[in-house]
Parts: sequence; C-alpha cells; structure tokens
Amino acid sequence: MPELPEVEVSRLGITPHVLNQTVTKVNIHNASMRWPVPDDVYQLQGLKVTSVERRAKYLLLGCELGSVILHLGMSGNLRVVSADEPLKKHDHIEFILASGKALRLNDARRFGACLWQAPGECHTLLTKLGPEPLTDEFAAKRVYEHSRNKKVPIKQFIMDNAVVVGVGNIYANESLFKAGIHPKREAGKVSLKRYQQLVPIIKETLAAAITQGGTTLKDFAQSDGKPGYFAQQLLVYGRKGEPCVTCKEPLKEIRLGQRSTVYCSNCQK
DNA sequence: CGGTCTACCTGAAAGC
DNA sequence: TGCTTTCAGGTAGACC
Repeated sequence: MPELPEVEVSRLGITPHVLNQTVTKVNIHNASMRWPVPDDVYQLQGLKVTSVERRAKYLLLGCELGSVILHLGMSGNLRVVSADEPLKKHDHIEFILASGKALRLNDARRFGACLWQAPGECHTLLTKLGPEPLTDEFAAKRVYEHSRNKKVPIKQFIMDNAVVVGVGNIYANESLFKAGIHPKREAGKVSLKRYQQLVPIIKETLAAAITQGGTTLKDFAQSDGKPGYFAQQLLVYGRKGEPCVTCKEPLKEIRLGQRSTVYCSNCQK
C-alpha cells in the first residue's frame, strides 16, 4: 500500500479538484471492499465537499452530513480524471464532480475501504490510533516509555499503529537502516538515546517521501497518474543482496511478522 | 492482557 | 511454453 507518504500525496493531489466541489453523483461499481461499502456513502450526493483530511492512512472527505472514509489498502490509488473517461478495471468507487471530473478509487486487491462517519462521530477504526508521525506528539520520550518491557522487535514496534501511525514496511526498513538499529532488536531494549535518533529519522524519511511524490513500486500513482519518485532513494528496501551504500557489505533479508525485512548486519546493531 | 497468526484479494514474477 | 507457487505497500480480528 500506499504508506503514509503515498496517502498524503494522494490527499494533496486530489484536494484542489475536490475541495469545495459539489459531488453530483456517487457510483459504487463494486461494494465488496474490505468491508461492504455502506449506502450511507450516497449521502454525499448533491453536497459540497468541505474538507479533505488525512488521519493515519485514512482519507476523510467531509460534507455537512458526515464524512466518507477512504483507505487504499495495499494496492489502492485515487485518480482524478475527466468523468467521461472509460472506467478502468478495478475502478470500484467514483465520485462525479460538478466540474466534470471524477474522483475514482481503483484497488485491485480490494483490501481498501470506503466507509461512512456521521458528524461528531469517530469511527471505531480511528479511535485506537496512535500519534501522527509528523507532529510533536510523536516524540522520542513518549515512544521510549511506551516501549519499556516490550519484547517485540523494534521494526514491528514502529509499525504498530498504537505506537505511531503511518509507518509501513518500506519506511520502517529505511528508517532503521538510517538509524543504525538492527530490525530484530527488542523494542524494550532500545535506549532513549537511540529513540532520540530514530524518531527524527522517521519524520525526515516520511517528509522526504512526501516531497518526492511517494514511492511507486507498481500500483501507486499520484492522483494525476504520475508515479512517485522516492523509490530511487530507497537504501535497503528491495535491495537484498546488493551492497550496503555505507559499507558495501551485501544486504541481508529476514522475515519479521511475515514481512520482508532488509538490513545491513554490519551497520545495524 | 500481550503476542502471534490468519484472512481478505488480484496479479506480477519466480520457479519448475 | 505453460502451469504452479510465492510474494506484494495493510491491518482487523481470531486465537493462545
């Protein structure tokens, strides 16, 4: 999926097309996403989109009757196209805009979601989320304290939404490499000093990826269809066996929580 | 409670 | 060449 940078790039891309636009029609071409898409989503029809926000990897399109919640899963992406453009395979949901354009959610694997949240409500999916990584709430001291007595490997720890949201497999691998921390190290045994290095690195890595338009591996595209360019800056992800950029040792790969984990055994301790 | 594992789904790539 | 297996950006929910 799109990790946080890709979702934020999507938000930035669609906002000028969607914000303050009236949604003339909602088309649900395939309602079987991760959860069935509720008919509530049709409430957006005829209303103006008054906000386009992001919480973790969720996007929220607000109107006076509530908000549509979108999640891109592993393979989802959002595109803004002319409404008369033919649908592509896996274009499951579309929001036709008064401007003549359409916002389309394409998601081959359908791990994504489209849900509804009434005004003043906070969807249960959003209530248990930890701090946003790009805010001051995500601070080394807080993460350090949260990590005490945790035996889980540091990589899985920073991918836990209760610790910090939005850090997925790519950026977890990248951040740990830059911080020189072995991905398997117990979270509870990482010192405050090392969290003080890691936390800013996570923030910088995510921020840089947003600036680059995100990471395009295969599915992800920006809302105008162009790829993101951060993949060119990946130091370890997808580079198993290739030389470490620092010491030239071949990078190793292990599996943690069934996710591919690439690191340098020489530089990461 | 904390920790681990499965399940959801399509399609590209690797393996045979 | 073609069939089979593996793997992929996520994460809720089941299970121990």
